[in-house]
Amino acid sequence: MKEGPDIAQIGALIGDPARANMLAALTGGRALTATELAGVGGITLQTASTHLAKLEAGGLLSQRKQGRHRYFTLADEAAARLIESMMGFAAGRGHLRHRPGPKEPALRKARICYDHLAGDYGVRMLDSLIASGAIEAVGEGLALTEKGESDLARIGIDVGNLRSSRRPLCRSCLDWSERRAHLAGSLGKALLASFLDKGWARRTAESRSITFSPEGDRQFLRLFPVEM
Amino acid sequence: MKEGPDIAQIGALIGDPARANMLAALTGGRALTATELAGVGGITLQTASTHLAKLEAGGLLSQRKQGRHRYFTLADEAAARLIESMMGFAAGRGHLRHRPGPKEPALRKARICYDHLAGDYGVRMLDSLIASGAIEAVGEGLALTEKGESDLARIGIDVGNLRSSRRPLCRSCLDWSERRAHLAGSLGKALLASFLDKGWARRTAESRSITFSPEGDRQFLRLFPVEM
DNA sequence: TTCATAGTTCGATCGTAACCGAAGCATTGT
DNA sequence: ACAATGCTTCGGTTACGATCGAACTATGAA
Repeated sequence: MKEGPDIAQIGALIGDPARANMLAALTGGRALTATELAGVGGITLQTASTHLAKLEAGGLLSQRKQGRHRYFTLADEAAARLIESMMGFAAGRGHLRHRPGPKEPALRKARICYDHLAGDYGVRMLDSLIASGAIEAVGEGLALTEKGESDLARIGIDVGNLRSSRRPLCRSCLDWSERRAHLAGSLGKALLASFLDKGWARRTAESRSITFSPEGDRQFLRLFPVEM
Repeated sequence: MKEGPDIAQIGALIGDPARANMLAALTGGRALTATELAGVGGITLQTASTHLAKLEAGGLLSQRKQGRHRYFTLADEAAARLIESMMGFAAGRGHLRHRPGPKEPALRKARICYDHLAGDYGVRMLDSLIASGAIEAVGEGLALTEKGESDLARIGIDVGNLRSSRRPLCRSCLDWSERRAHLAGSLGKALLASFLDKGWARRTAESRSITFSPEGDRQFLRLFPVEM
């Protein structure tokens, strides 16, 4: 009965609390150094180093050295989606790490999921794009319409440019806090990037959460209204 | 930095080889007793019992007792999809449990994935359904067309009946051996059930693989041709 | 009743892996 | 050249959990 892929290996990799914390932190999208990751894992640098080596060998992480720092990121989008899907499953079963803390609400409102917007705002954005006919939804699949392409051009997003990448334009990603889909893919990435670029929102220092400025908040809600 | 769901818990659950083997076996869809699962896990009954209790507490398994037996199955489709997605990731990284064995080819050709057809035949079936216009694909999403509904009625599948269930009709599921999508959802389940019912194929005793009879093989290939 | 099969619980053993201190490289800055 | 920072490797300790034997409960059969 030893058929098929070895899920125990990656399960064990994710199964250690220190490693899981590091992976969760990296879902925030920014590259972190070994020392920073040791911090989020609650362990010393030595221990973190061996953990990171294992995660890299297992194909979950990739590193690039820059000067005397070593920056770690999730290996690719597939790794990010695996972690996110595990979060979704865990959240659905009530496996939370503690009772909701002070930072929790901010995290539920808007956060980074690898490289796109998640949380209440992420779900709202996708809902609004579908309601306005910019994106067409079939089952779990998403496709940008012609109307969507021109709508997006108007707010400064060049879709033609995004198409050239091998990565899918639209992808739906299950949000673990909202339990509904939000927009991933290169378009999801581009939208978040534009919000940050416009100064509507910024990433918080040591967390996955995203904070909107009062002005940015207003613009965002105007751009992506909820239908009644 | 202790935000969000606890992925370490379920990671650790899947991370033990014995438990992972049991879960993989249960992906075959049929309910197995504790003794059988002890067998696939390569452990004694006592050990298996504690493992199964943990898996159930973690929300991955559910059991129903029947006489003096205790039948275990994956808790629900979400659990099945989590396992499958981990298999997909593991296979993509080359984390195999051994060099391809004798049973491997049969498994790659046709196997059960929770309750629907997977492997080469599963992928072929979906490809053919899309090519014939029975199913429309948008991104990762799948939708049955009117033509598809009448096509299916002709081979004895009542789609209206399936729609009444809360479960989605069409779902795409990533195949770990083919690395492409096959058809899941209640329609995927119904199709496999009809093949088994017609005697075209049958499940093998102790494995996830499915064997087609010569006649069933011919019928299947006629029904789901590959376009050139 | 008695026996057999299926499964759980307890207790003890044992192995592995997480962990950290200390020492060793590598890179940058002065 | 020297010091400081970032990270890795080595060695030894420790703790947790997987494992099984043995005893116990439950269901079914003779």
